[in-house]
Amino acid sequence: MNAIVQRPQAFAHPAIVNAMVLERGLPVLPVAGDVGLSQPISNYKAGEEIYAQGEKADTLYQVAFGCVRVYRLLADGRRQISAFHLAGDVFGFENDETHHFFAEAVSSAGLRSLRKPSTSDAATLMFPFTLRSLVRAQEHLLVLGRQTALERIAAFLLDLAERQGGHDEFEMPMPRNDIADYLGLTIETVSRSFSELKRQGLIQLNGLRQVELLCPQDLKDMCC
Amino acid sequence: MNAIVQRPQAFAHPAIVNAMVLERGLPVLPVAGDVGLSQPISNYKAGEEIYAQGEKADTLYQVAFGCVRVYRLLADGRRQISAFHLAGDVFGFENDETHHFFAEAVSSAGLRSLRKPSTSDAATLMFPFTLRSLVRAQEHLLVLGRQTALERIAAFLLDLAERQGGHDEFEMPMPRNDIADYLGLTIETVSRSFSELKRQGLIQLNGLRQVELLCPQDLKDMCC
DNA sequence: CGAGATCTTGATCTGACTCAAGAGTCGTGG
DNA sequence: CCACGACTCTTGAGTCAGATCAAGATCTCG
Repeated sequence: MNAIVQRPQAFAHPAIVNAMVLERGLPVLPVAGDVGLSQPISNYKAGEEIYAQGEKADTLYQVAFGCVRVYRLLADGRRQISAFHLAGDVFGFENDETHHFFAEAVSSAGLRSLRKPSTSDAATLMFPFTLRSLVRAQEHLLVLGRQTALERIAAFLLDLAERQGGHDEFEMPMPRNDIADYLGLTIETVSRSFSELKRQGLIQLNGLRQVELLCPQDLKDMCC
Repeated sequence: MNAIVQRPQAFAHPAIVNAMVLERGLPVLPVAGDVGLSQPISNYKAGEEIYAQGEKADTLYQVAFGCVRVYRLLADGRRQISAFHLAGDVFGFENDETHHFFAEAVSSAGLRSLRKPSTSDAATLMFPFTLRSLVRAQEHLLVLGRQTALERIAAFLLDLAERQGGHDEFEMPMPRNDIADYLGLTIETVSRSFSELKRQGLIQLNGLRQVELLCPQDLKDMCC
Protein backbone atom coordinates (compact mmCIF):
# COMPACT_ATOMS: atom_id res chain seq x y z
CA MET A 1 0.00 0.00 0.00
CA ASN A 2 2.74 2.35 1.02
CA ALA A 3 4.79 1.41 -2.06
CA ILE A 4 1.89 2.11 -4.34
CA VAL A 5 1.66 5.56 -2.91
CA GLN A 6 5.41 6.10 -3.23
CA ARG A 7 6.14 5.08 -6.81
CA PRO A 8 3.77 7.50 -8.41
CA GLN A 9 5.51 10.22 -6.44
CA ALA A 10 8.54 10.05 -8.75
CA PHE A 11 7.03 10.10 -12.22
CA ALA A 12 3.38 9.32 -12.34
CA HIS A 13 2.50 11.94 -9.76
CA PRO A 14 -0.45 13.76 -11.28
CA ALA A 15 1.24 17.14 -11.01
CA ILE A 16 4.24 16.03 -13.01
CA VAL A 17 2.30 14.25 -15.68
CA ASN A 18 0.32 17.44 -15.78
CA ALA A 19 3.48 19.45 -16.34
CA MET A 20 4.57 17.26 -19.21
CA VAL A 21 1.20 17.46 -20.84
CA LEU A 22 0.90 21.18 -20.36
CA GLU A 23 4.19 22.17 -21.85
CA ARG A 24 3.35 20.69 -25.19
CA GLY A 25 6.40 20.67 -27.38
CA LEU A 26 8.68 21.51 -24.50
CA PRO A 27 9.86 18.65 -22.36
CA VAL A 28 10.01 18.94 -18.63
CA LEU A 29 13.30 20.63 -18.08
CA PRO A 30 15.75 19.01 -18.26
CA VAL A 31 15.21 15.65 -19.86
CA ALA A 32 15.75 14.48 -16.32
CA GLY A 33 18.84 14.09 -14.20
CA ASP A 34 21.53 15.92 -16.19
CA VAL A 35 21.28 19.40 -14.78
CA GLY A 36 19.38 19.40 -11.59
CA LEU A 37 15.72 20.20 -12.14
CA SER A 38 15.00 16.62 -11.26
CA GLN A 39 15.79 17.72 -7.75
CA PRO A 40 13.31 17.14 -4.99
CA ILE A 41 10.29 19.33 -4.86
CA SER A 42 10.25 22.04 -2.23
CA ASN A 43 6.86 23.01 -0.96
CA TYR A 44 5.56 26.52 -0.49
CA LYS A 45 2.46 27.49 1.43
CA ALA A 46 -0.14 29.83 -0.06
CA GLY A 47 1.25 33.35 0.07
CA GLU A 48 4.79 32.28 0.86
CA GLU A 49 7.60 34.30 -0.67
CA ILE A 50 9.90 32.57 -3.17
CA TYR A 51 12.14 35.55 -3.82
CA ALA A 52 11.97 39.31 -3.42
CA GLN A 53 13.02 42.27 -5.50
CA GLY A 54 16.64 43.09 -4.81
CA GLU A 55 17.65 39.58 -3.80
CA LYS A 56 20.48 37.80 -5.53
CA ALA A 57 19.18 35.88 -8.57
CA ASP A 58 21.14 32.66 -8.75
CA THR A 59 18.38 30.08 -8.96
CA LEU A 60 15.82 29.04 -11.54
CA TYR A 61 12.54 27.39 -10.66
CA GLN A 62 10.17 25.02 -12.38
CA VAL A 63 6.64 24.66 -11.07
CA ALA A 64 5.82 21.04 -10.27
CA PHE A 65 2.31 21.78 -9.04
CA GLY A 66 0.33 24.75 -7.83
CA CYS A 67 0.57 28.35 -8.97
CA VAL A 68 3.08 31.18 -8.58
CA ARG A 69 2.67 34.93 -9.12
CA VAL A 70 5.51 37.17 -10.21
CA TYR A 71 4.97 40.88 -9.71
CA ARG A 72 6.36 44.37 -9.30
CA LEU A 73 5.31 47.16 -6.98
CA LEU A 74 5.22 50.91 -7.36
CA ALA A 75 6.21 53.08 -4.40
CA ASP A 76 2.56 53.79 -3.52
CA GLY A 77 1.62 50.11 -3.45
CA ARG A 78 0.17 49.68 -6.92
CA ARG A 79 0.97 46.16 -8.04
CA GLN A 80 1.32 44.59 -11.46
CA ILE A 81 1.45 40.82 -11.68
CA SER A 82 3.48 40.13 -14.81
CA ALA A 83 2.78 36.41 -14.91
CA PHE A 84 1.15 33.44 -13.26
CA HIS A 85 3.21 30.29 -13.51
CA LEU A 86 1.55 26.88 -13.57
CA ALA A 87 2.86 23.34 -13.61
CA GLY A 88 5.71 23.01 -16.09
CA ASP A 89 6.52 26.72 -16.32
CA VAL A 90 10.02 27.92 -15.58
CA PHE A 91 10.75 31.30 -14.03
CA GLY A 92 13.36 33.26 -12.16
CA PHE A 93 15.70 34.39 -14.95
CA GLU A 94 16.99 37.92 -14.86
CA ASN A 95 19.19 40.09 -16.98
CA ASP A 96 21.75 40.64 -14.26
CA GLU A 97 22.45 39.07 -10.89
CA THR A 98 19.53 40.66 -9.10
CA HIS A 99 15.82 39.94 -8.96
CA HIS A 100 13.69 42.84 -10.15
CA PHE A 101 10.45 41.14 -9.25
CA PHE A 102 8.77 39.41 -6.34
CA ALA A 103 7.64 35.81 -6.59
CA GLU A 104 5.13 34.17 -4.24
CA ALA A 105 3.09 31.00 -4.14
CA VAL A 106 -0.54 31.75 -4.96
CA SER A 107 -1.94 28.49 -3.81
CA SER A 108 0.27 25.96 -2.11
CA ALA A 109 2.89 25.04 -4.68
CA GLY A 110 5.78 22.68 -5.33
CA LEU A 111 8.93 23.90 -7.04
CA ARG A 112 12.03 22.22 -8.35
CA SER A 113 15.00 24.54 -8.28
CA LEU A 114 18.20 24.70 -10.25
CA ARG A 115 21.30 26.65 -9.31
CA LYS A 116 21.83 28.85 -12.34
CA PRO A 117 24.38 27.11 -14.56
CA SER A 118 27.19 28.78 -16.47
CA THR A 119 26.09 31.31 -19.05
CA SER A 120 26.54 29.01 -22.03
CA ASP A 121 24.69 26.12 -20.40
CA ALA A 122 21.99 28.49 -19.26
CA ALA A 123 21.55 29.76 -22.79
CA THR A 124 21.05 26.34 -24.33
CA LEU A 125 18.85 25.21 -21.50
CA MET A 126 16.77 28.27 -20.91
CA PHE A 127 16.35 29.71 -24.37
CA PRO A 128 13.04 28.00 -25.22
CA PHE A 129 11.58 28.92 -21.86
CA THR A 130 12.71 32.52 -22.14
CA LEU A 131 11.23 32.72 -25.59
CA ARG A 132 7.97 31.35 -24.34
CA SER A 133 7.87 33.89 -21.53
CA LEU A 134 8.64 36.66 -23.99
CA VAL A 135 5.79 35.68 -26.28
CA ARG A 136 3.41 35.52 -23.33
CA ALA A 137 4.49 38.93 -22.09
CA GLN A 138 4.10 40.45 -25.54
CA GLU A 139 0.62 39.03 -25.94
CA HIS A 140 -0.26 40.38 -22.53
CA LEU A 141 0.85 43.85 -23.62
CA LEU A 142 -1.97 43.88 -26.17
CA VAL A 143 -4.46 42.91 -23.48
CA LEU A 144 -3.30 45.62 -21.08
CA GLY A 145 -2.86 48.30 -23.69
CA ARG A 146 -5.92 47.90 -25.85
CA GLN A 147 -8.62 45.63 -24.49
CA THR A 148 -11.73 46.38 -22.44
CA ALA A 149 -12.38 44.84 -19.04
CA LEU A 150 -14.69 42.19 -20.50
CA GLU A 151 -12.22 41.29 -23.22
CA ARG A 152 -9.43 40.99 -20.67
CA ILE A 153 -11.40 38.58 -18.54
CA ALA A 154 -12.40 36.53 -21.58
CA ALA A 155 -8.79 36.31 -22.75
CA PHE A 156 -7.66 35.42 -19.26
CA LEU A 157 -10.14 32.58 -18.92
CA LEU A 158 -9.28 31.14 -22.33
CA ASP A 159 -5.58 31.30 -21.54
CA LEU A 160 -6.03 29.58 -18.19
CA ALA A 161 -8.21 26.90 -19.76
CA GLU A 162 -5.69 26.22 -22.49
CA ARG A 163 -2.77 26.04 -20.09
CA GLN A 164 -4.59 23.56 -17.89
CA GLY A 165 -5.28 21.08 -20.64
CA GLY A 166 -7.93 22.75 -22.76
CA HIS A 167 -10.95 21.54 -20.83
CA ASP A 168 -14.03 23.71 -20.58
CA GLU A 169 -14.19 23.33 -16.82
CA PHE A 170 -11.19 24.21 -14.72
CA GLU A 171 -10.06 25.87 -11.54
CA MET A 172 -8.73 29.39 -11.15
CA PRO A 173 -6.08 29.02 -8.46
CA MET A 174 -5.91 32.74 -7.69
CA PRO A 175 -8.22 35.18 -5.90
CA ARG A 176 -10.01 38.03 -7.74
CA ASN A 177 -7.48 40.34 -6.23
CA ASP A 178 -4.64 38.74 -8.16
CA ILE A 179 -6.66 38.59 -11.35
CA ALA A 180 -7.24 42.33 -11.04
CA ASP A 181 -3.54 43.06 -10.60
CA TYR A 182 -2.69 40.81 -13.53
CA LEU A 183 -5.21 42.41 -15.87
CA GLY A 184 -4.69 46.01 -14.80
CA LEU A 185 -8.20 46.30 -13.33
CA THR A 186 -9.74 46.67 -9.88
CA ILE A 187 -11.23 43.77 -8.00
CA GLU A 188 -14.70 45.29 -8.38
CA THR A 189 -14.38 45.46 -12.15
CA VAL A 190 -13.18 41.86 -12.26
CA SER A 191 -16.17 40.78 -10.22
CA ARG A 192 -18.60 42.76 -12.36
CA SER A 193 -17.09 41.28 -15.51
CA PHE A 194 -17.54 37.74 -14.26
CA SER A 195 -21.15 38.60 -13.45
CA GLU A 196 -21.64 40.05 -16.90
CA LEU A 197 -20.22 36.94 -18.59
CA LYS A 198 -22.56 34.83 -16.48
CA ARG A 199 -25.49 37.06 -17.41
CA GLN A 200 -24.61 36.60 -21.09
CA GLY A 201 -24.58 32.83 -20.62
CA LEU A 202 -20.92 32.49 -21.63
CA ILE A 203 -19.62 31.09 -18.36
CA GLN A 204 -20.87 29.47 -15.21
CA LEU A 205 -19.22 29.48 -11.79
CA ASN A 206 -19.43 26.23 -9.85
CA GLY A 207 -17.94 27.60 -6.70
CA LEU A 208 -15.98 30.84 -6.64
CA ARG A 209 -12.86 29.43 -8.29
CA GLN A 210 -14.37 26.73 -10.48
CA VAL A 211 -15.19 28.05 -13.95
CA GLU A 212 -17.07 26.42 -16.76
CA LEU A 213 -16.86 27.89 -20.24
CA LEU A 214 -20.32 27.42 -21.71
CA CYS A 215 -19.47 28.91 -25.05
CA PRO A 216 -15.71 29.06 -25.65
CA GLN A 217 -16.14 30.16 -29.26
CA ASP A 218 -18.09 33.26 -28.28
CA LEU A 219 -15.42 34.06 -25.71
CA LYS A 220 -12.78 33.79 -28.42
CA ASP A 221 -14.78 36.01 -30.74
CA MET A 222 -15.08 38.49 -27.92
CA CYS A 223 -11.38 38.98 -27.32
CA CYS A 224 -9.52 38.37 -30.59
CA MET B 1 42.23 50.64 -50.81
CA ASN B 2 39.45 48.23 -51.23
CA ALA B 3 40.65 46.36 -48.20
CA ILE B 4 40.81 49.53 -46.15
CA VAL B 5 37.27 50.43 -47.06
CA GLN B 6 36.11 46.95 -46.22
CA ARG B 7 37.56 46.58 -42.80
CA PRO B 8 36.02 49.71 -41.27
CA GLN B 9 32.72 48.62 -42.74
CA ALA B 10 32.77 45.78 -40.28
CA PHE B 11 33.69 47.74 -37.19
CA ALA B 12 34.08 51.50 -37.48
CA HIS B 13 30.87 52.41 -39.28
CA PRO B 14 29.20 55.09 -37.14
CA ALA B 15 25.96 53.18 -36.90
CA ILE B 16 27.77 50.16 -35.54
CA VAL B 17 29.84 52.07 -33.08
CA ASN B 18 26.57 53.60 -32.06
CA ALA B 19 25.09 50.16 -31.57
CA MET B 20 28.00 49.08 -29.45
CA VAL B 21 27.71 52.12 -27.27
CA LEU B 22 23.98 51.77 -26.85
CA GLU B 23 23.90 48.12 -25.97
CA ARG B 24 26.10 48.56 -22.98
CA GLY B 25 27.17 45.20 -21.69
CA LEU B 26 26.02 43.40 -24.79
CA PRO B 27 28.36 43.32 -27.76
CA VAL B 28 27.14 43.95 -31.25
CA LEU B 29 25.95 40.61 -32.33
CA PRO B 30 27.93 38.66 -33.27
CA VAL B 31 31.49 39.62 -32.41
CA ALA B 32 31.80 40.09 -36.15
CA GLY B 33 31.97 37.75 -39.08
CA ASP B 34 31.26 34.37 -37.52
CA VAL B 35 27.53 34.10 -37.97
CA GLY B 36 26.34 36.62 -40.44
CA LEU B 37 25.11 39.80 -38.74
CA SER B 38 28.10 41.54 -40.21
CA GLN B 39 26.19 41.34 -43.45
CA PRO B 40 25.51 44.46 -45.46
CA ILE B 41 22.88 46.82 -44.20
CA SER B 42 19.56 46.79 -46.03
CA ASN B 43 17.71 50.06 -46.03
CA TYR B 44 14.04 50.55 -45.29
CA LYS B 45 12.04 53.69 -45.97
CA ALA B 46 9.82 55.23 -43.29
CA GLY B 47 6.71 53.10 -42.98
CA GLU B 48 8.11 50.20 -44.98
CA GLU B 49 7.11 46.72 -43.87
CA ILE B 50 9.85 44.41 -42.59
CA TYR B 51 7.63 41.43 -41.95
CA ALA B 52 3.93 40.77 -41.39
CA GLN B 53 1.91 38.60 -39.07
CA GLY B 54 1.55 35.13 -40.54
CA GLU B 55 4.75 35.26 -42.58
CA LYS B 56 7.42 32.63 -42.17
CA ALA B 57 9.88 33.61 -39.43
CA ASP B 58 13.31 32.49 -40.56
CA THR B 59 15.33 35.68 -40.18
CA LEU B 60 16.60 37.76 -37.30
CA TYR B 61 17.34 41.46 -37.58
CA GLN B 62 19.66 43.88 -35.86
CA VAL B 63 19.02 47.59 -36.16
CA ALA B 64 22.08 49.42 -37.51
CA PHE B 65 20.41 52.83 -37.50
CA GLY B 66 16.90 54.26 -37.38
CA CYS B 67 13.88 52.90 -35.54
CA VAL B 68 11.55 49.95 -35.96
CA ARG B 69 8.10 49.31 -34.47
CA VAL B 70 6.78 45.84 -33.74
CA TYR B 71 3.04 45.57 -33.20
CA ARG B 72 -0.13 43.51 -33.19
CA LEU B 73 -3.60 44.36 -34.40
CA LEU B 74 -7.05 43.46 -33.17
CA ALA B 75 -9.76 42.68 -35.71
CA ASP B 76 -11.30 46.13 -35.33
CA GLY B 77 -8.03 47.93 -35.97
CA ARG B 78 -6.88 48.62 -32.43
CA ARG B 79 -3.10 48.46 -32.43
CA GLN B 80 -0.59 47.73 -29.70
CA ILE B 81 3.06 48.46 -30.39
CA SER B 82 4.95 46.01 -28.22
CA ALA B 83 8.37 47.54 -28.78
CA PHE B 84 10.41 50.16 -30.55
CA HIS B 85 13.82 48.92 -31.61
CA LEU B 86 16.76 51.30 -31.87
CA ALA B 87 20.36 50.88 -33.04
CA GLY B 88 21.85 47.70 -31.60
CA ASP B 89 18.55 46.03 -30.78
CA VAL B 90 17.82 42.59 -32.17
CA PHE B 91 14.31 41.45 -33.03
CA GLY B 92 12.39 38.93 -35.06
CA PHE B 93 12.52 35.84 -32.86
CA GLU B 94 9.37 33.79 -32.50
CA ASN B 95 8.32 30.71 -30.64
CA ASP B 96 7.46 28.78 -33.76
CA GLU B 97 8.10 29.25 -37.46
CA THR B 98 5.58 32.02 -37.95
CA HIS B 99 5.59 35.74 -37.19
CA HIS B 100 2.83 36.77 -34.80
CA PHE B 101 3.61 40.46 -35.12
CA PHE B 102 4.12 43.10 -37.75
CA ALA B 103 7.40 44.98 -38.04
CA GLU B 104 7.83 48.26 -39.89
CA ALA B 105 10.44 50.97 -40.14
CA VAL B 106 9.34 54.04 -38.17
CA SER B 107 11.85 56.40 -39.61
CA SER B 108 14.13 55.32 -42.40
CA ALA B 109 16.19 52.48 -40.96
CA GLY B 110 19.09 50.18 -41.74
CA LEU B 111 18.98 46.52 -40.75
CA ARG B 112 21.45 43.69 -40.79
CA SER B 113 19.76 40.35 -41.15
CA LEU B 114 20.75 36.85 -40.18
CA ARG B 115 19.17 33.67 -41.47
CA LYS B 116 18.04 31.97 -38.29
CA PRO B 117 20.76 29.48 -37.35
CA SER B 118 20.20 26.00 -35.99
CA THR B 119 18.36 25.85 -32.70
CA SER B 120 21.45 25.28 -30.59
CA ASP B 121 23.42 28.09 -32.24
CA ALA B 122 20.40 30.34 -32.00
CA ALA B 123 20.14 29.65 -28.30
CA THR B 124 23.71 30.59 -27.51
CA LEU B 125 23.62 33.57 -29.78
CA MET B 126 20.20 34.94 -29.04
CA PHE B 127 19.74 34.21 -25.37
CA PRO B 128 21.01 37.54 -24.02
CA PHE B 129 18.94 39.48 -26.53
CA THR B 130 15.83 37.47 -25.78
CA LEU B 131 16.35 38.03 -22.09
CA ARG B 132 16.73 41.73 -22.61
CA SER B 133 13.51 41.85 -24.64
CA LEU B 134 11.74 39.89 -21.94
CA VAL B 135 12.83 42.30 -19.23
CA ARG B 136 11.72 45.24 -21.33
CA ALA B 137 8.35 43.68 -22.01
CA GLN B 138 7.83 42.91 -18.33
CA GLU B 139 8.67 46.45 -17.32
CA HIS B 140 6.27 47.71 -19.93
CA LEU B 141 3.51 45.58 -18.43
CA LEU B 142 3.73 47.64 -15.26
CA VAL B 143 3.44 50.83 -17.26
CA LEU B 144 0.39 49.64 -19.20
CA GLY B 145 -1.30 47.99 -16.28
CA ARG B 146 -0.83 50.47 -13.48
CA GLN B 147 0.46 53.86 -14.51
CA THR B 148 -1.38 57.09 -15.37
CA ALA B 149 -1.01 58.86 -18.70
CA LEU B 150 1.49 61.35 -17.30
CA GLU B 151 3.55 58.61 -15.67
CA ARG B 152 3.59 56.62 -18.91
CA ILE B 153 4.90 59.57 -20.90
CA ALA B 154 7.54 60.30 -18.26
CA ALA B 155 8.69 56.69 -18.24
CA PHE B 156 8.73 56.63 -22.02
CA LEU B 157 10.89 59.73 -22.28
CA LEU B 158 13.35 58.50 -19.70
CA ASP B 159 13.62 55.15 -21.44
CA LEU B 160 14.22 56.75 -24.83
CA ALA B 161 16.81 59.09 -23.36
CA GLU B 162 18.68 56.27 -21.70
CA ARG B 163 18.66 54.10 -24.80
CA GLN B 164 20.05 56.91 -26.89
CA GLY B 165 23.06 57.53 -24.72
CA GLY B 166 21.65 59.14 -21.62
CA HIS B 167 21.71 62.73 -22.82
CA ASP B 168 19.04 65.17 -21.68
CA GLU B 169 18.29 66.27 -25.21
CA PHE B 170 17.39 63.70 -27.84
CA GLU B 171 15.10 62.94 -30.72
CA MET B 172 11.90 60.93 -30.65
CA PRO B 173 11.96 59.13 -33.98
CA MET B 174 8.27 58.25 -33.90
CA PRO B 175 5.04 60.23 -34.36
CA ARG B 176 2.57 60.85 -31.48
CA ASN B 177 0.38 58.23 -33.05
CA ASP B 178 2.94 55.49 -32.43
CA ILE B 179 3.66 56.73 -28.93
CA ALA B 180 -0.05 56.44 -28.19
CA ASP B 181 -0.23 52.88 -29.47
CA TYR B 182 2.87 51.95 -27.51
CA LEU B 183 1.60 53.42 -24.24
CA GLY B 184 -2.02 52.30 -24.56
CA LEU B 185 -3.32 55.87 -24.86
CA THR B 186 -4.92 58.03 -27.54
CA ILE B 187 -2.98 60.53 -29.56
CA GLU B 188 -4.89 63.36 -27.88
CA THR B 189 -3.92 62.18 -24.42
CA VAL B 190 -0.29 61.88 -25.48
CA SER B 191 -0.36 65.42 -26.80
CA ARG B 192 -2.04 66.75 -23.66
CA SER B 193 0.50 64.95 -21.48
CA PHE B 194 3.41 66.54 -23.34
CA SER B 195 1.75 69.91 -22.88
CA GLU B 196 1.26 69.23 -19.18
CA LEU B 197 4.94 68.25 -18.72
CA LYS B 198 5.92 71.46 -20.50
CA ARG B 199 3.56 73.47 -18.30
CA GLN B 200 5.20 71.91 -15.23
CA GLY B 201 8.62 72.90 -16.56
CA LEU B 202 9.88 69.32 -16.73
CA ILE B 203 10.50 69.17 -20.47
CA GLN B 204 10.90 71.45 -23.42
CA LEU B 205 10.20 70.65 -27.07
CA ASN B 206 12.68 72.10 -29.55
CA GLY B 207 10.75 71.07 -32.59
CA LEU B 208 8.01 68.46 -32.45
CA ARG B 209 10.33 65.49 -32.13
CA GLN B 210 13.25 67.06 -30.29
CA VAL B 211 12.86 66.72 -26.53
CA GLU B 212 14.87 68.26 -23.76
CA LEU B 213 14.54 66.92 -20.24
CA LEU B 214 14.78 69.96 -18.00
CA CYS B 215 14.48 68.05 -14.78
CA PRO B 216 15.17 64.32 -15.26
CA GLN B 217 15.10 63.64 -11.52
CA ASP B 218 11.56 64.95 -11.17
CA LEU B 219 10.52 62.82 -14.13
CA LYS B 220 12.01 59.78 -12.41
CA ASP B 221 10.24 60.59 -9.18
CA MET B 222 7.03 60.90 -11.14
CA CYS B 223 7.05 57.45 -12.62
CA CYS B 224 8.88 55.12 -10.24
C1' DC C 1 3.17 78.69 -51.90
C1' DG C 2 -0.18 75.17 -51.20
C1' DA C 3 -1.95 70.65 -49.73
C1' DG C 4 -1.77 66.94 -46.88
C1' DA C 5 -0.09 65.14 -42.80
C1' DT C 6 0.71 65.76 -38.03
C1' DC C 7 -0.12 67.88 -33.80
C1' DT C 8 -2.75 70.65 -30.23
C1' DT C 9 -6.67 72.20 -27.76
C1' DG C 10 -11.54 72.40 -26.30
C1' DA C 11 -16.10 70.25 -25.07
C1' DT C 12 -18.48 66.35 -23.92
C1' DC C 13 -19.01 61.47 -22.86
C1' DT C 14 -18.12 57.01 -20.79
C1' DG C 15 -15.81 52.82 -18.94
C1' DA C 16 -13.57 51.81 -15.15
C1' DC C 17 -12.40 53.51 -10.46
C1' DT C 18 -13.62 54.74 -5.75
C1' DC C 19 -16.26 54.42 -1.81
C1' DA C 20 -19.63 51.93 0.73
C1' DA C 21 -22.40 48.24 2.18
C1' DG C 22 -23.91 43.68 2.27
C1' DA C 23 -23.56 38.56 1.02
C1' DG C 24 -21.14 34.39 0.66
C1' DT C 25 -17.41 31.22 2.05
C1' DC C 26 -14.28 28.88 4.94
C1' DG C 27 -11.82 27.48 8.91
C1' DT C 28 -11.83 27.08 13.92
C1' DG C 29 -13.26 26.02 18.30
C1' DG C 30 -16.81 25.30 21.53
C1' DC D 1 -22.64 20.10 14.37
C1' DC D 2 -23.22 24.64 14.63
C1' DA D 3 -21.74 29.46 15.68
C1' DC D 4 -18.49 32.84 15.18
C1' DG D 5 -15.19 35.71 12.91
C1' DA D 6 -12.23 36.75 9.23
C1' DC D 7 -11.72 36.86 4.71
C1' DT D 8 -13.28 37.05 -0.03
C1' DC D 9 -16.52 38.33 -3.24
C1' DT D 10 -20.55 40.94 -5.18
C1' DT D 11 -23.37 44.84 -6.00
C1' DG D 12 -24.79 49.73 -5.96
C1' DA D 13 -24.04 54.84 -6.32
C1' DG D 14 -21.31 58.51 -7.55
C1' DT D 15 -16.86 60.29 -9.57
C1' DC D 16 -13.08 60.94 -12.65
C1' DA D 17 -9.21 60.00 -16.01
C1' DG D 18 -8.93 59.30 -20.37
C1' DA D 19 -11.70 58.49 -24.75
C1' DT D 20 -14.31 60.51 -28.35
C1' DC D 21 -15.79 64.10 -31.28
C1' DA D 22 -14.71 68.42 -33.40
C1' DA D 23 -12.05 72.41 -34.75
C1' DG D 24 -7.94 74.72 -35.56
C1' DA D 25 -2.87 75.29 -35.72
C1' DT D 26 1.53 73.94 -37.28
C1' DC D 27 4.72 71.46 -39.87
C1' DT D 28 6.64 69.29 -44.13
C1' DC D 29 7.78 68.96 -48.54
C1' DG D 30 6.99 69.03 -53.39
